[in-house]
Amino acid sequence: MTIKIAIVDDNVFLQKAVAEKLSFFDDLILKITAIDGNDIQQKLEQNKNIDLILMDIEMPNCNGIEATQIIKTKYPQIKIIMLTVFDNDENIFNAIKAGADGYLLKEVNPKELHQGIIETLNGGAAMNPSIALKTLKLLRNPIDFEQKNDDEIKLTTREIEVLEQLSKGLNYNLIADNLFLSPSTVRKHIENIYTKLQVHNKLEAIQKARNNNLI
Amino acid sequence: MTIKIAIVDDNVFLQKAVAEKLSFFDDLILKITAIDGNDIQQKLEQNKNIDLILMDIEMPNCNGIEATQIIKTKYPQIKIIMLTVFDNDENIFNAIKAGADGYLLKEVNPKELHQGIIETLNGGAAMNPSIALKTLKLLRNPIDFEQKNDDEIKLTTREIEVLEQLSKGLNYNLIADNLFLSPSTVRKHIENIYTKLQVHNKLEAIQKARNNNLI
DNA sequence: ATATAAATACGGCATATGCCGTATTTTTTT
DNA sequence: AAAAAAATACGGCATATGCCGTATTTATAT
Repeated sequence: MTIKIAIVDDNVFLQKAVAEKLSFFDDLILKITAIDGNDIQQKLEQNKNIDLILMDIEMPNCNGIEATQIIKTKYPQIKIIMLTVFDNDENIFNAIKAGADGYLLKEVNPKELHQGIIETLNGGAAMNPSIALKTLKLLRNPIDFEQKNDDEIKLTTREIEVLEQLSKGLNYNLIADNLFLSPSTVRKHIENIYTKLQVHNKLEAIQKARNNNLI
Repeated sequence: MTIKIAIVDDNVFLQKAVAEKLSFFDDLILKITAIDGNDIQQKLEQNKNIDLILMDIEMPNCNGIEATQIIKTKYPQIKIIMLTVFDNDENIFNAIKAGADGYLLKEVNPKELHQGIIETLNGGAAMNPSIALKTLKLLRNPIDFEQKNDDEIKLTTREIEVLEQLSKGLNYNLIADNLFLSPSTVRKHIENIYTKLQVHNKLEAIQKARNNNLI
């Protein structure tokens, strides 16, 4: 089965250079080209039937890190390899944190690129298969490295207590029981929490709360 | 308001020694004494209205680490301070991992113990308030340190794909959409996942999967 | 080749969840 | 003392979730 690829790069020449590298292999088919993060998102909404994205980092409007973050949340099944000229630590860390499945330099030769794509789709990572993947997993959750609270979200003490219980997988009734509250009250607290965090279900609330060190 | 305390220790003499330390302070009231992990669990089922547990580690039947793990999942609002004679790394790490809110040595004097209890209930940690709490939070999620898979849980490739999507907070329909499946199929996969992991909702599934490095 | 496992898919049912509005009491701030 | 914020609580409604049974088609092993 052929592998459906997308390329995201603001430089059309480099875009073509990458496309040419792909053209050597007939198990790869270039389905989408986009010039920035917004562009690829729009095109994915038209056609999400993509296996893997080769993503540049430095781009106007919506850069590769932001785009990766968003796409990985919305379409977790799509693999993303960062393809960039720079390999500075900050970019790598941020890319990994955003959920990238690999990180290659633009100077990569066609064969290595092909290899990296295959490996990634087989559940490895582009750069050193199994071991590299472990690194990603370790670095993913971790110990937020100096991320700042965007908008200073404030939850009340009670709300945090409720959220903590929620994060253990307890349902509304058990939480009410534990905190000696009526289930109605628990539900109202959770409703307020969702509004404050701008989320719409348990999981998102917990994730956002963790990211902001609220729990 | 008085603080409701439980003591868990298999040595009745040490139990009484701790109780005496508490007796100096009339904002503390000893509500429960138990001689091991099972005992305290039973007694909590009778009366969960407890603010904080002072927990020994070395105990027959169900030790303090196991008990902490279970109690912290079932009653996240109850604070637990480990009170033990040993302070070896393994115990400390395991206790933290199990969810302990603090760690004190039995030789602690009454005033320090009281202080530690108050600090813990105010959202700090018994041993060095704010900084110590951060340490706990950092060490909690982390990079599983050499934990073994208990029973070798096996999920199929498809099941893992579904679980990954689930862990992003997507609902059944979105997952079906992303994987080009019928919602019915997604639901069936999730049903099977729950059975294999022996859990009963999204959150538990994700947590268990993470603990076993399945996702 | 032929059992076994995996992937696909439907229907039904009870409960949980997410969202809306409203309202009272308590606590905290100004 | 007055105003604002937090905590408590109910009812209703649409949808999502969890659980059950069943069934067919594809892969994967033995």
